[in-house]
Amino acid sequence: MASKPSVSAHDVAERAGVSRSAVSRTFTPGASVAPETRERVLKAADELGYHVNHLARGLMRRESGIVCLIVSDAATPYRSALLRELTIHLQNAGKVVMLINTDRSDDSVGQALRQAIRYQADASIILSGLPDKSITQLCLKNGQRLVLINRDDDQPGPLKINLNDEEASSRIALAFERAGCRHVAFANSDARTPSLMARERGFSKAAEALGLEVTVERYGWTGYEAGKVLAHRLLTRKIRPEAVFCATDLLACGFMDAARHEFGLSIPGQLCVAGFDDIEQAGWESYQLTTFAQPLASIAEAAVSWLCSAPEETAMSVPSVLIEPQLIWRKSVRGG
Amino acid sequence: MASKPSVSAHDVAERAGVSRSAVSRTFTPGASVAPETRERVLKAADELGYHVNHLARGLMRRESGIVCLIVSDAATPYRSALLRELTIHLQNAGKVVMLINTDRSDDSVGQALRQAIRYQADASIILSGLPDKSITQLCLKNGQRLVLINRDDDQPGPLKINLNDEEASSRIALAFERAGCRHVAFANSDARTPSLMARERGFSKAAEALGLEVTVERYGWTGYEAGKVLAHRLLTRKIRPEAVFCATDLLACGFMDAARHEFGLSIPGQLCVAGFDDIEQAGWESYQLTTFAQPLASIAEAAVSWLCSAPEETAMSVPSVLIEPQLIWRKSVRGG
DNA sequence: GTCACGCTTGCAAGCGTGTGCAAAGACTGC
DNA sequence: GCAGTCTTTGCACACGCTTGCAAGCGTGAC
Repeated sequence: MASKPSVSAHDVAERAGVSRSAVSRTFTPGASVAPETRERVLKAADELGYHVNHLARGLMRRESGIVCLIVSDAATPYRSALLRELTIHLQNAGKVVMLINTDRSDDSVGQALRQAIRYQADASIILSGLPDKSITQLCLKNGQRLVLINRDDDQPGPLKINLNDEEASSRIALAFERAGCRHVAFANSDARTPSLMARERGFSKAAEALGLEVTVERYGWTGYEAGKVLAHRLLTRKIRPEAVFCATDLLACGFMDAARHEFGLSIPGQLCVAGFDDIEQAGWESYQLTTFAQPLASIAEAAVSWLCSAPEETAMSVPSVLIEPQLIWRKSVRGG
Repeated sequence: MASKPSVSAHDVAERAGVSRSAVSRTFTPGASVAPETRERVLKAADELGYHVNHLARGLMRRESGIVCLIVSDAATPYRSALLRELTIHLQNAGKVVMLINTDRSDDSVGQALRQAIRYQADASIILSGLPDKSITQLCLKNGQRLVLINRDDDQPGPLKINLNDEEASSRIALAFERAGCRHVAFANSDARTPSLMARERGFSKAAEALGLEVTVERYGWTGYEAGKVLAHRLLTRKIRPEAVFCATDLLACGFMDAARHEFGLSIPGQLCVAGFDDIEQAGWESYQLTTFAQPLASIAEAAVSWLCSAPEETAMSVPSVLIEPQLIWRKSVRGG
């Protein structure tokens, strides 16, 4: 196959009998071009199979139309759902997404951002890792906009989208108390992500305020297997908790499976379980997990509309959005 | 923030006291540049925070380093796992991935490919939709390489990676027969994807050859809910099948949940169930599903190494790879 | 001393586009 | 018919980079 079949605006101009500028203007919304020439150009372009070269356009406009999505654990139910939502919203806004995975090394987020800069990305959305100050500034210094989701960074510049984890978690404590549970527990991973810690804090404080006995356990990576381990640790205690709030639905699924199949407990009869995220599996018949739904569409909406707004607007807007999770009552907690 | 903080090779050259070419060559592997100048350039580049502009580089080299991933149902466990694997492999190969979602309209794959062409993508990998001939050719005509995964297109040009669905499915028929089942069923979605149909075909043929009674049911979108509906349809028949092969793990999860919680059946005691894909949930305690694992790493490996090989090599190579799924025995089928 | 050779380096010509500027043309109102 | 206004168009430069070409330089062999 020929490696240089590329037809440029010059070719189209020649065929349509106009100047190259006319071609350029035809494909530039809002440019001044006569309807007749426009049509001639479009016809010639179609016949030749012409496509505007966005690399060159990006070079001129100093705006590539590229938005980087920097993500780890992309195959996880919650992350993949958020990823999908963001991708669709960005596409609808005429942006194109560049996906960067940061599962591997420690500096992988830095590497990713450097890559983003090389491609002149207009913006980056970070769903992973703890971007430290230097990295964030590297990004801003190169003229990118930055969105941090559930990252709780306190520097000015990036848009910060956060869930009201703490308040939501306190509502679960109340629900446990109403279900008649005295000994409750929080099952967390050992990732110590800001949002995970906020959930732990919110739940513990509220439970203690209600006079409940609360124990906290942390273990491993935020996934199904860790949930099973946490179940072993918590359910073999002298005083077994009657209700457990898992920091994540994935943890909750592992926890429930271990509780049922290895400890023979009935849920919610002998044990109440709640989770966070409302991943698809939370609604499956085997779990029917009471949990908090993250309004993914709202999150994506907020991120994209900020990215696409005019510079002067974003300079004025409050660079922080707080989103309320929605409690989904199913059958893993008594009452409701 | 300044929107034009971009430092170009010219600036670096000036600071290092060399020509622009020297800077360019410093960042071009294999170019002729004296160690001493190289070092001076690197120092200056670091001080100024210089990054090569890949848009401009792509413009000159006629090779952008961009690979498009065109995908639908990206939030599905199987798809997101494959997506992750591909992304990581591509990154390791020095490529950058552009993600395009095609959940929406009918022509969305066409739109996606057009977008890919505009950004001069070196290649596209299609995990979704039925790309018809015109679209495929559009892609090749513009000098892109194309990889089709589980798409079974028969034109020359693209690399086709397929699973040996038919042969694998026949092994499940045998397993059911050995488990002592006489009436078996195949639960499929109504998507009629080539690979889904191949599984149906392989299973049916093999089951009939073994003298089993086989019924096929198809319904809806390939997801959990469809699995539940399929269970209702198949388990309310006069002669209830003793074993069901679901075209997909997601279908199988829905099927198992309905079979257990709505029909009170024990698995594998009263009903054998098998699936395909080996999604993470298949290994969860609640399912323990016997299924076929897709060697995702091998798939990604094959795709990426073909994409990165020299043109003359790919012209000679057989543009088709057949991959053997691996049977994972768990507890949803008797025997094993 | 000379010549050939190899390694570096600067020059300049592109790559495909957007856009300011000025000129040309069309049209209106008088 | 003419001045004034508005629309359309082409020219030419800029964007940041790569790379062929030829010149410069140092080295070693004869």
